[in-house]
Amino acid sequence: MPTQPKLEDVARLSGVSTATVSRVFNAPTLVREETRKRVEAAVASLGYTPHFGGRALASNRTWTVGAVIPTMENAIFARGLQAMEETLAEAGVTLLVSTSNYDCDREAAQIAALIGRGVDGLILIGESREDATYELLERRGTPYVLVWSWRADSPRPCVGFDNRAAAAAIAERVVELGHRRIAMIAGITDHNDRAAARVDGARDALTAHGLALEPPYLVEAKYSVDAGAKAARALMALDPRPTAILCGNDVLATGALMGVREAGLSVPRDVSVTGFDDIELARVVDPPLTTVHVPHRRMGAQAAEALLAQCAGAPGPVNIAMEADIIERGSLAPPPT
Amino acid sequence: MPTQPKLEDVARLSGVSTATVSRVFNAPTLVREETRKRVEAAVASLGYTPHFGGRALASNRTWTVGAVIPTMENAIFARGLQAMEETLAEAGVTLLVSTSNYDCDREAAQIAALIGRGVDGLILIGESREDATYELLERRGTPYVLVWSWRADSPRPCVGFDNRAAAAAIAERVVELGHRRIAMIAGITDHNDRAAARVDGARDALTAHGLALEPPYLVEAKYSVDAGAKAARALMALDPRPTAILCGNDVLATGALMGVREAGLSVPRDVSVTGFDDIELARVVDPPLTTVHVPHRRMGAQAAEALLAQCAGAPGPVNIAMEADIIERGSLAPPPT
DNA sequence: TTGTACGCGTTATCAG
DNA sequence: CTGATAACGCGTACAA
Repeated sequence: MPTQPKLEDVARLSGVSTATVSRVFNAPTLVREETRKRVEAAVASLGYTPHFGGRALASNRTWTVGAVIPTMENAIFARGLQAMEETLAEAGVTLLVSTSNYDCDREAAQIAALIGRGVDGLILIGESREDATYELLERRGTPYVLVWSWRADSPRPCVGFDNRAAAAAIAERVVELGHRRIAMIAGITDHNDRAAARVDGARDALTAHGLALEPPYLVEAKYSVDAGAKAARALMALDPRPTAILCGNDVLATGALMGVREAGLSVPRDVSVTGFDDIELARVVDPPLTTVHVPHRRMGAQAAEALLAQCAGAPGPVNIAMEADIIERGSLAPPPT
Repeated sequence: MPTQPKLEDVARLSGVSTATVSRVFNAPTLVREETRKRVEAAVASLGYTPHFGGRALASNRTWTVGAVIPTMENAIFARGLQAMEETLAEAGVTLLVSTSNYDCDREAAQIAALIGRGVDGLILIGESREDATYELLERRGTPYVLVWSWRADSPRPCVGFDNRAAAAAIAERVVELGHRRIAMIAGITDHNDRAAARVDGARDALTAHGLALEPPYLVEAKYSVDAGAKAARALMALDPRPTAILCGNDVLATGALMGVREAGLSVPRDVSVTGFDDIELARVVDPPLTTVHVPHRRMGAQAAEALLAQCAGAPGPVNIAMEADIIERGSLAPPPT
């Protein structure tokens, strides 16, 4: 079992001091070209890689940022994460991802674990979490950016879009087509500001037209296809039956499509369905979903850049809004006459 | 900006040495109960967390394992990863995930980066990669486990299923239903043993029945919905037209469904389609896909356990086969008469 | 432009 | 059961 070469080995082989070798990695411009070449040759021939722990200890940086997302099991966060990873990688920073399964306590634990690992910064989803968590971040001075939700007056660094306004816009469109009995299958709003904002937005639009959005026409469901299907079946059994179902995301909407079908009805002939997020799923189900397109990749990249800037000590608040547009597809049509 | 408390601060506050504090974390049984309580109180009151870098340096372990997967953008690897993460977390080990986008060189770079970060072990997808990569792993003595593919005679530690046999089984089933003109939309087989094994398996079954599987009835496509749709449109333009399309995974099959529909034909009335993997997508498209069910969660958990065992110095080769069964759904039917 | 020497926070060895 | 102390590998003042 050959032991790993260390800085000292490289130094000895190339006939310079360890300091110079270190500089070749961390400040190449300070080293004369010829010396650098020699060192690089030694590095290559030994297959040397810097020891992460030693580096972290000496520099007090880990070149790692953490992200805590609710889940990897659907595509909602995947694209954004991928973009973050790519942006960070360009800066030589590694992204460490963990998942909370939409569980508040678990998220707090994950955050603590990441901080314990010495991450240089954190990417968090949404803004609703315990004050204690934010206090921990402030106390440790760990930079962070909240993604996926945005408010103009948010006191915290955020990169996202206005969930409430987007939800209002799509609901408005549904009303505009002539629907009057409109139901909503929302995500679980407890501890989830995005889910809550989407309900609020939908209600904004409906009440502006004198329509209500209350149980049993408003139901919350876990973000899963099956939960969406079950909720839709229940809605289809109501009297009077809604002619449109707004869904908290595309996964729920996909379930709703199935639930409506199971009830022997047809989308959009008997009932319209809308989604939210515009993940790939929205395009491939039948009929494809009218939904709110979220620019996941750009949002992820922006968030990563903002976090890098924070880590680099950039001053000033971060508050970046992305656009979220309605994409019309086959799942939305005027109500049956 | 309050500085982080260190081991020494805890030691001072609780009136013991740093060694004892360290033991409270790493070998609690060696410390007298009363002393331990005192230390734990100090830890709590200071909000102390061990410094990751210092720890990694002194112990030469990072309690981190890495995984390099092709992509997070579809659900193929998500479930398995989640299971791995959970299993590892129980052992106090963190999973560091990076993605290669099905690019061989990029995968090699990611592996090198993870090793550089001092991961204690690696989880890799499939077995086809450069010898140099395996040599690097052997040289550094980094334990690893290959997941998602399996051969009885694999010389490397692997936890997976027999892609070839599973593909043969589903192809066999298609033949059994009476299909004779059978096409396949495979994944890119270059540098991808799973994709290649699936083609080989399908061909095994077809040739056993005197049927061929060759271009233009055999095409390769990137694992994306659009590529699948495009390939299917091309197949639908062939004369004679195939009556069944075997797909390399569920994403391609979803695309195939769309492509067939765009060609003005119906699944399964005119053409049958089969998938592979049984991700959630397979259940929600219309018609739902007949596919090969892969026990992703169990596979991930087993792989994680095997890797932990390797890290703990368990001897003996790892070679664990999972079952993969055919799930019949609406996308497969007898050929039109 | 390069080298010397110290410190980063923890674990591990060994003696008590 | 506990304490003193030497590593662990690297970055960086400071000196040359």
